[in-house]
Amino acid sequence: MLTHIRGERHTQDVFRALNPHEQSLVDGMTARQLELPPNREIVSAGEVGAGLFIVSDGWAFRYCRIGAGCRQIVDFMLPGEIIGLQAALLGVFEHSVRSLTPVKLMRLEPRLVGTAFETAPELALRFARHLGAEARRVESLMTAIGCRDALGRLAFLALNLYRRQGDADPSNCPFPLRRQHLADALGLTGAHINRTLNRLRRDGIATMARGKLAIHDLAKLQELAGASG
Amino acid sequence: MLTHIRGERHTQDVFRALNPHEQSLVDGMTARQLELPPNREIVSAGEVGAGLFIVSDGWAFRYCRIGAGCRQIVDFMLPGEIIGLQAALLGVFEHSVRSLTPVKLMRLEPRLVGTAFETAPELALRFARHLGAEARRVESLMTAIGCRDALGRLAFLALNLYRRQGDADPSNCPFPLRRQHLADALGLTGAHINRTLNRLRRDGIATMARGKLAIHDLAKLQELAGASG
DNA sequence: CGTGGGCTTGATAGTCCTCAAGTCGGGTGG
DNA sequence: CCACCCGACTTGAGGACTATCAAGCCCACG
Repeated sequence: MLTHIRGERHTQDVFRALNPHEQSLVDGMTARQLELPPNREIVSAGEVGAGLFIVSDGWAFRYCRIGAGCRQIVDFMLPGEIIGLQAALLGVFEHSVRSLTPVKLMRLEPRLVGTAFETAPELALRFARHLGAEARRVESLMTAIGCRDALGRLAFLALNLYRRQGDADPSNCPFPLRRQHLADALGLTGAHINRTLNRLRRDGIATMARGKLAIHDLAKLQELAGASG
Repeated sequence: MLTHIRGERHTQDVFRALNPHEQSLVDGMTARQLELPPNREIVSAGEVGAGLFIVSDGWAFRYCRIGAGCRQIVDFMLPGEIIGLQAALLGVFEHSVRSLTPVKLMRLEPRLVGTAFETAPELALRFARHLGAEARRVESLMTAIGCRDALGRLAFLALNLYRRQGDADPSNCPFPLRRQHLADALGLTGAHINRTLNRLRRDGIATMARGKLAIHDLAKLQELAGASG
């Protein structure tokens, strides 16, 4: 049953207000719930038909490796968002997914996606929109990495993750990323992230520490992040 | 009629081998063909319901601006690929699209996408897969930018654009990017692109000049680009 | 209390950018 | 046909930004 996670605070819940047929389809394809501690691999690049999940609580992130040393975090997944949509459509995972905080996941059968396209067009459309929204986020992060310096990139990411939480308190917003996550998401090193965070704090713009983001000067943060964010 | 562009060399043609209903749907939503010279804006960021195109000949690219100075090229579009799928699903263009070479485009009515989800599930699925493949390309480019130095990024892009052309001659492969396109796609400056190209050529790995890519040492190029490619 | 991982900081080096001048090539007008 | 012109490309010198490496710190945990 996926029913009981509906109604929670999910910005763009794909499974909200389904019609009866869609609902029974989803319920029939829901395998089970699972919980994971932080920093656990949920799916690994290269897996085939591995899984389709919806994040019901906690944060995850997906990333790509290139060669050995370095990983690029491509996107973060917040509650209500889907893991494995791309792979359900294309067959293989090209990226890995890992829990950032403790997470609760609902596992769905990957063929739900194909079935939705056959018999539940509304639901299929939601999947497609979800995929599009995800792609859009990646592109905007990529633009930040390609165009801005460390300060701008950090401002961009902070602002985006703040906004994605809808109802969060700007002065005490959940922000469970560690230095290394910031570094891997922004194409920088942990050491430089640290220096740049100091600057953001010293200039009275924002503070990221101990799992919380505090925005002290939203206007300035937006300016640093670029008009885009 | 879209029929006459089927059968050309299109790696992943979304409109190949449609069933009669899908075919009539597509034909009914095909507005007209248009041709553009290089470096013309096809759609601009911010447009709503602007357009859906299929590239029938030539190359285009899409890019995001952030603030004023800098643009990030996010992906290239080759013949057979679709422009505006994301926007058709989400309503607004977040990116701009511009012709790289002279292009021929077929303009389609954007509501073809929504209609496909309602009445032509096979076609809708193809759209979704196309979107997924596009997202995957963006993510791999982003990983290259975030993880590799200038030499690795150039190798990565050269290799990818070579592979996307399927039947191209490795020693004389179409490659219509100018220095500035490479720079904007890879998060570097034109000057540095130039120095790095010199190094690639001097080391006998590859040459990009006058619209052509020549790969002299494929193994080394792959190694530079990372195992990912 | 010891241990380990993440965080912090400094010194140093390398990559890449900026700016500016010069070259080349293709298109235009005389 | 030639001179001119403009944009793209090229190259160099200097400087900004970021990486690398290493050491010390702090806190959570066993």
